[in-house]
Amino acid sequence: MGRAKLELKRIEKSTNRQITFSKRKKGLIKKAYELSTLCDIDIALLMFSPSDRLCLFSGQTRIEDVFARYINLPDQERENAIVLPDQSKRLGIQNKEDLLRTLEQLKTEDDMALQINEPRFLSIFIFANLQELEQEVCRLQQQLRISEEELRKFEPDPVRFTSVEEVEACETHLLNTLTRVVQRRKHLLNKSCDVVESWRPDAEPKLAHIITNSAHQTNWLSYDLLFQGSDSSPNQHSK
Amino acid sequence: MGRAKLELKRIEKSTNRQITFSKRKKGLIKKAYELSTLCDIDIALLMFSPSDRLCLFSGQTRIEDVFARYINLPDQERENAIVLPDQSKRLGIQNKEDLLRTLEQLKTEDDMALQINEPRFLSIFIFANLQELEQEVCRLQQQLRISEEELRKFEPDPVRFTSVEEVEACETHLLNTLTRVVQRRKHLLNKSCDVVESWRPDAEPKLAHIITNSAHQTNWLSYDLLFQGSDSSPNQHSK
DNA sequence: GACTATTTATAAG
DNA sequence: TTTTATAAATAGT
Repeated sequence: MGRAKLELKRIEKSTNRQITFSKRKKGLIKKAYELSTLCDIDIALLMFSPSDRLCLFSGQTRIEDVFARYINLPDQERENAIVLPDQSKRLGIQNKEDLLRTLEQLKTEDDMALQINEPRFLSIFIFANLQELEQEVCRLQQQLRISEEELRKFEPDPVRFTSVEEVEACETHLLNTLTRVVQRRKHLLNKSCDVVESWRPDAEPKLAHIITNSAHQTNWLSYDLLFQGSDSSPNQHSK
Repeated sequence: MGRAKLELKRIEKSTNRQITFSKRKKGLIKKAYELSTLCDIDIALLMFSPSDRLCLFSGQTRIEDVFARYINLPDQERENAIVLPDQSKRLGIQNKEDLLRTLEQLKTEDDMALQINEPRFLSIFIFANLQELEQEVCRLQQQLRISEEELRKFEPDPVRFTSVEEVEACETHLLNTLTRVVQRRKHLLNKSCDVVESWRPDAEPKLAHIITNSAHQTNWLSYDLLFQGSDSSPNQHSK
């Protein structure tokens, strides 16, 4: 319509293109509105202006809900619905399996930001993976909570203890663990003596040194006292 | 256009509605195609027929890619773009915060399958949250790794130690921690004696009992030896 | 689907 | 922006 019939190709003059966009956009939205009203249907219209401004229209149903309706359709229906003056341009991802493969591919790529702007990254795929991710987050949170609680039993910030009971529980826990570890040590030393002379002679003095330093700082716990009664005396291994 | 001007409201006769839809759909897609060609823009048009059949149109850019472009826009731009002949009908979710609230709501609902078909469950929300979720998973995994490594220093499966060095490192760690904890204990006991007689007299025997049991089992570590040199002897508090 | 009177959209000024 | 000649869409048949 108009004084002249214009050719169906890109308008090269930027100003004219902008003007035509404004006029036709208005017309298109009006038509979309009329169609949605007259026929009582869901419709979503989404465009980017020549200056990349987003323009949206939807009727009675919110645009996101129209998208959701689209996304929840079986793959086959989505594929069948494609209406194109230019069908040849449509290639690539057509179903969920493809999308999941694409995800795996994307996962190995470096820049997450790039993926977001990557056209292969489709909303349908995102949907399929959201639940999994949410569950993973819950699972990890739970595990972390347990782990940190366990850790608190061992290495609490000592200043945070406010009752003697707490300190005592912690001491008990530490002593029990130490017991097990020292037993294991004895076991290992016995074994290494029995089987082959494979243990390293500098290991023992190193530990002695560390613990002596520690005892020096605290002035109440000594290496010798702690290890008294051990049937594999450290001294028998010293250089 | 046409012989008569028709009223802008739902066409009640189902047949007429269907016919009008077919005609106007064709016109709308033609207009959308012309606009996308003349102005060289991205456009996506999505409708459901009165019989709920999906009809799509997109120009040079695939419809999913147009959606992706939409989804990746900042919230504000999406909000600004809303064009409506009927603004009053648009209520509810307008931004990410609303979407997150909606998620929380959905989370508490029973059937996850229902959510999938729930129109409120929007693709836009899903997309906005995917990145956050992925990052959260990474963060949690990292934290869990650290936490478990830390825990291993305290509560090792003693059988898994295969070298004396490992056992010694663990012993050192445990002793250092024990030192700090016992110091804290001393500090607490001193304080409670100085300020007010607020500490509970049964705390000490309880610990003694536990550790005695522990010592009995292991037969090499005794409570008294460990605490020799402490300036607040446990005995001064026993019942 | 095709026809056509009429309304509507819009290109150019 | 508004106008207007003309092209295009479409309601009823």
